[in-house]
Amino acid sequence: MKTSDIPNALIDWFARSGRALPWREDDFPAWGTLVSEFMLQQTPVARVIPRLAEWLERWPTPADLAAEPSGEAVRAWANLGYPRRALWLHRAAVQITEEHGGVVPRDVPTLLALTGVGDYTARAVAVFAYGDRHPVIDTNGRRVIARAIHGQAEPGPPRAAADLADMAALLPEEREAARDFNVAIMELGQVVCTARSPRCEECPIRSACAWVGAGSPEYFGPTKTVQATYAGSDRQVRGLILRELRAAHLPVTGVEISGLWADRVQLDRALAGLLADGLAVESQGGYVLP
DNA sequence: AATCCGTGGTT
DNA sequence: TAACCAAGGAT
Repeated sequence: MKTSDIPNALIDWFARSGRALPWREDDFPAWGTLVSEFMLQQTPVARVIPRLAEWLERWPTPADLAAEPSGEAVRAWANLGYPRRALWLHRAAVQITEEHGGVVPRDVPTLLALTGVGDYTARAVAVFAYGDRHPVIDTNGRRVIARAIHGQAEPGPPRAAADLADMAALLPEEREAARDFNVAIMELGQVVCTARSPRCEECPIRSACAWVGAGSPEYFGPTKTVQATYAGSDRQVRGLILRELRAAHLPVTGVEISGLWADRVQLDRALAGLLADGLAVESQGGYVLP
């Protein structure tokens, strides 16, 4: 197999063994695609599936969500993590309702103007919801390209323009094939060409893989910045506070919050951060979701 | 441009 | 078990 055979080989493989995920169903609404992409930003597929179903049942359209306080979005976000995304999704729903007649935009630049929508999400919606032809590149696709094309074990830090150009160079001309390839390369990166212990024996493009061809050399190059230890971090403290606000339907008092964490300085910093981010607001001598 | 932002499963 | 990792985005 040659490099130029990779797109079709992945499309065929996906048709055979791609998983049936909710957002891959026929006639899945564009709003559902947008919500799923927000939820999938740094949160694994398995944890998103149940929350997405609840969300779309409660808020079937952007206008339904926009009509509620943003705190309800934060509450429904539950334990998906990075709750700012819930706030941003609510804001995007308001923008869609007020500026786009309640219809999820189709153009990439218009999508990019929505709060919380970046380069990946904008293209994902244009391609997966509307079937347009654009390269979509995420962490999975970057890893597949790093290995199969560049012969490197890891992709290194993201470089937006170069990553997009790599994907564009592989993208089939025809719309439907382009969409299918975009989905397939992400799926391969997620279930076969994984970050740790890739399953090369099962890989449909193994015979074209530059990395395998080079003997699967170790990665040497710029490394990603390591994620700070979670235990004891501000993130953990913010999470503890927000968990209380989500569970409560009355204001949470300062006394109740002070019982959540021993380090008063860190606790105050975390609470101030939540207030600054708009994830918490003062009300009646306590704190509530916005 | 480097850092910050949650949470829980996997190795 | 500690470290790694996850369909990123904003500042």
